[in-house]
Amino acid sequence: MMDNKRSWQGGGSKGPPAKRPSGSGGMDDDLVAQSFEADADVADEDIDLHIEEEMEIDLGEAGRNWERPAAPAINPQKDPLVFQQLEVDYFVGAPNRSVHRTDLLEVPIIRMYGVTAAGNSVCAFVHGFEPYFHVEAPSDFGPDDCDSLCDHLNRRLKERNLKARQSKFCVAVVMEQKQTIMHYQAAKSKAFLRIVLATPNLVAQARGMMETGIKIDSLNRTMGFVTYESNVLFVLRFMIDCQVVGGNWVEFPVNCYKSLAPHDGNKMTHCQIEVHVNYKSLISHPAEGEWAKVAPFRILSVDIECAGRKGCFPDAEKDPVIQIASTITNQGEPAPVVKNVMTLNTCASIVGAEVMSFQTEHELLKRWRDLVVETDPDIIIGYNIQNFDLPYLIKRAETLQVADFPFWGRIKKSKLRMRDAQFSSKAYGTHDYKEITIDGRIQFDLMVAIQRDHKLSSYSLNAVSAHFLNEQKEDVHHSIITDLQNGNAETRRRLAVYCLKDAVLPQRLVDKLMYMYNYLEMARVTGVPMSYLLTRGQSIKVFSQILRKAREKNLLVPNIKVQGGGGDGVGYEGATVLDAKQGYYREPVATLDFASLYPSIMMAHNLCYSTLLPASRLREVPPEDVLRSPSGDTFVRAHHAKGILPEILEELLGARKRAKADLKAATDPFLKAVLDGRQLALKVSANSVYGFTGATIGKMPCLEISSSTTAYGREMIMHTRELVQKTYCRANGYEADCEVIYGDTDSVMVNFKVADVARAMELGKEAADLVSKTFVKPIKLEFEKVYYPYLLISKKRYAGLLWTSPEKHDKMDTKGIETVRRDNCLLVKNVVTTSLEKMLIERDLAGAIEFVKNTISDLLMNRMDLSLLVITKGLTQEAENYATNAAHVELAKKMRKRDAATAPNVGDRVPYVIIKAAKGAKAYEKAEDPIYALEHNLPIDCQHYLDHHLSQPLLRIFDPIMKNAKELLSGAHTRSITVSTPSLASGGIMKFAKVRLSCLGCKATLPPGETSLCKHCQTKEAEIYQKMLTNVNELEASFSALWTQCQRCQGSLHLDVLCTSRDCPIFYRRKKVQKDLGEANAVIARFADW
DNA sequence: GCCACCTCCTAA
DNA sequence: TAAGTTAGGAGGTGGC
Ligand SMILES: Nc1ccn([C@H]2C[C@H](O)[C@@H](COP(=O)(O)OP(=O)(O)OP(=O)(O)O)O2)c(=O)n1
Repeated sequence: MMDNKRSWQGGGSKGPPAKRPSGSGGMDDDLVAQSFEADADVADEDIDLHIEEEMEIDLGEAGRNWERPAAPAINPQKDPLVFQQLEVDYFVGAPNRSVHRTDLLEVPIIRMYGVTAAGNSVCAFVHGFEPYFHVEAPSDFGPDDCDSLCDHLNRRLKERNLKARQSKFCVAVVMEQKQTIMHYQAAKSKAFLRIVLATPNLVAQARGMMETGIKIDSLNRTMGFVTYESNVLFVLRFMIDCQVVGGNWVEFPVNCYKSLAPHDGNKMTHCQIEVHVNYKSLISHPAEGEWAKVAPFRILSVDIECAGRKGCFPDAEKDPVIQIASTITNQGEPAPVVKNVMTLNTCASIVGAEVMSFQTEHELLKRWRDLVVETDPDIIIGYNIQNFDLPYLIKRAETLQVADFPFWGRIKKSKLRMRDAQFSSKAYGTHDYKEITIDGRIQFDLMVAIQRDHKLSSYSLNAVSAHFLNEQKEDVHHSIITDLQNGNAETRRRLAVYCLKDAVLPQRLVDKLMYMYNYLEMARVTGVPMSYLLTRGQSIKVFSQILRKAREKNLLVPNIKVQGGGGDGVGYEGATVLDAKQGYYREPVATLDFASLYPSIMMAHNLCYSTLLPASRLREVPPEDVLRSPSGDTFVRAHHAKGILPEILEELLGARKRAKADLKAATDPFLKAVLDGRQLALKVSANSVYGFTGATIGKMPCLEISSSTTAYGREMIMHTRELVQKTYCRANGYEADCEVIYGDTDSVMVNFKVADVARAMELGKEAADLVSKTFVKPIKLEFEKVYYPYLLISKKRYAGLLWTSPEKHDKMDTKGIETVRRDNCLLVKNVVTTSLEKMLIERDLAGAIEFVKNTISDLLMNRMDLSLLVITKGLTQEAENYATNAAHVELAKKMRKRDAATAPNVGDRVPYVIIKAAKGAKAYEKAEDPIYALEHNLPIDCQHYLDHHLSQPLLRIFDPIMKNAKELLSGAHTRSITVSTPSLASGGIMKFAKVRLSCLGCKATLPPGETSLCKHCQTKEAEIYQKMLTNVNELEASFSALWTQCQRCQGSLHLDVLCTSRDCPIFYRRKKVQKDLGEANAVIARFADW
């Protein structure tokens, strides 16, 4: 290893002062106090980093500060062990008989990984917890029959597991008094059998036997059973039974656990503290009060660079990994404690970072493995690490046969495991991913988190950083990376700076978006481990809560089969959307909205699995204790038996209420957005409780609950409309007969026909209270806001100025229209936004019309940036599986033929532009990759953009406001299709010079021999030449300005710009100007020839 | 040119 | 338990 000498001076000249966005005030300090500027030439780093450097040099040893704070000696006889657990797994092994008495040869052993308040890592081996499930006991089943069933199961299981080294498979069958969660049950409890197995894998086997039918010898008959909770993952089972929720604090009391000394040869993990404990000794602290705190866990952020062969995207079987950047940050601290980059081949030093250089990838990989083990992170973050960085490292090490590389989990000698997986859900879409197991360390891929939490049209790190951090990051094309690697220590240093930046950015996103805090809260509220929140869907969260609540109430959750034979059977009716009285409303329109409608319906009417009363059993309950929902299903009322779904909802809405309170207290706009995201996530979790009951391909569908919920909702919106319209009318002394002009699911838009906002608010509040009184608690109709003016286009599409106070409007709010959609191009988005702003805010219709006409003219004259014309659409399934031809799909297939490694995959968004093609060509034949179109000078089909993307949206917003909106699209501005000259664009510079020689002054075709001006224009030669020169000068100036802007972005003013970001408008503009400049220079050259 | 159907994305 | 729900507008394709 060649450890670099560190130098104080940076790599070169000093760049411009780092540009930070202004305006967010103290926000940055609070949330992103750490702010490493990975600008190549920023030499004025924080002073403490210099000191750190100095100390390192004194010691001459990198990696010196990698370790966690030293762990105190653990004395189980004197001290309890308290830590925040973050991850739980289990393995099957020989029992530890000092904490678990058993005759079994192999048992499951739970491992809880976590961090103490002092920041020491812990792995606790929790022993003695046994897998089990239940079945209902037959009525004539007695305690004596338990052994008989147990023996029978044991024999059957033994036959199926002949190779297993095990003394007993079914450990016990125990009679217990429990009740099912399904349907209202008058009896408090009845007999169930708990079937306890030796290991978790036997649960599914035994379940199968019980379901398909098993002979109960002592009763002398064969019976099939419905099983209960036989489908609960072992880890979740353990957490539920021990009341451990994701990320909470646990405690092992004095004398209840055994500790291994740090250097004990029997230690099985790399954690600082390793203990063994019986699960019965575990104390779990609910995450409230002092236990709401967060331990200083360690976060490793990682990014790698690879050198692809010429023109190819890197392939781990062929191309080397050349750099790995890592930062280590302790949660709660403002700056990383380690910033390290490991490079293949030499690399000049970087101020504020450790640089380690290696001669071989082999050494590089192994040293990085050591870094992980030595820094011992609890959480590994990065951008797209799950699909790129981590798999690449693992595959690369395999290719190079670095056999001891894949061992950076916390369990010694335990190899990383990786397999292909797919996640598919309607809300989150379908994604392929690599499931990687790194024992004891959570992976938190920021890309996955941001894709789930934010709807963006591009999820490149570049686009995401720009969006959330107000900071561009260059997109260095993979071929350039190879060039930099093949240069010298300085070019590799430049690469290392990018690499470091890509490791720093995810950490900054985590900080700024408060990901650790928000995800911990979600894990604690829903009870699942934090890692589930990114790898699993909503179902597991709801299921976890149901299981917990059920356990509290001694209820069991049945494992029911998919009903309706295949799943895609009949659905159920959802919400009512009131017909939209479309138009442009020049008076205030009040919006009334039920708070958390479906959850509140379920709470108010006690809708639950455990309160559902089948029609056949109606007479078991006094009629006054039964409620019939509008869909005809019956439920017992709360005073008779309280359901558990309502209780779960109470907790979720409680958490949401707290989040909303925080939101209300916040002033910083960015912080507000983050807190809004937090309360939104909790709202979706609450709504998913309803969704869970309606998920026919799911764990526990119960359409009686979901369809009752929507049926109540439908009744409520109709009732609300009636009551409001009946009350607020002239006949009752109000100014006018009000009108509900629209409403969707839980809202009504009321036109009170009053002139001022304040009066509309007054009436809105009054109406909301009036309506609320007619409903059962906690159902509440709220006055939310006023729209004034209000443009109602159709169902689910409207725009308006939003007022929450009568003094001034808050903002323009648009729903469903192009401004908030990701499947149209920026041009349309911008034109529609600006037009609406002019119409609604400035009330300047003429200005809006003028603007639209100019835009259309610009479009047709080919004056649009390509970046404005890029459309993106998601690839929602495998490209082959589409039934029809679609532009983005065909392009994805085409791109895969060009270069499979960089082509879009399922779940990705595909950006494309529409290019000119033969008349009558289908849109899917005209779609092209924007970068490809740019590089090959393919002409844009401007007319197509006007006809298919711009005109309809514009007509829709202008039609209600003006007469003859169609004329917008047919004026003189639409005839200026002059200079667009696709032949020029498609031919490129060379063709221009050769083929189409026309007079540079008047465009007349030149006679052979002439190269620049026709006879007539030659008289004005000087003037024309001057014009050409001016043109060139202007282009040069704008090119230079754009270039500088890109240099700023990449953080150095003296280096070449390497960025080719598909997401950056500056990039497209720079390319366009570059092309124009080339053409203009070619023109000048013709003068020279002449 | 009409229309059924697929696809995407959004509102709730 | 692998996977929250339905309603609805709009564009495009392809059969007729
Ligand atoms: N992701 C969503 C959003 C909404 N809904 C259903 C359930 C909601 O109760 C109802 C109304 O949706 P809103 O968006 O108005 O949200 P809420 O009424 O739940 O919350 P808020 O208090 O913000 O109005 O639509 C849903 O099932 N899933």
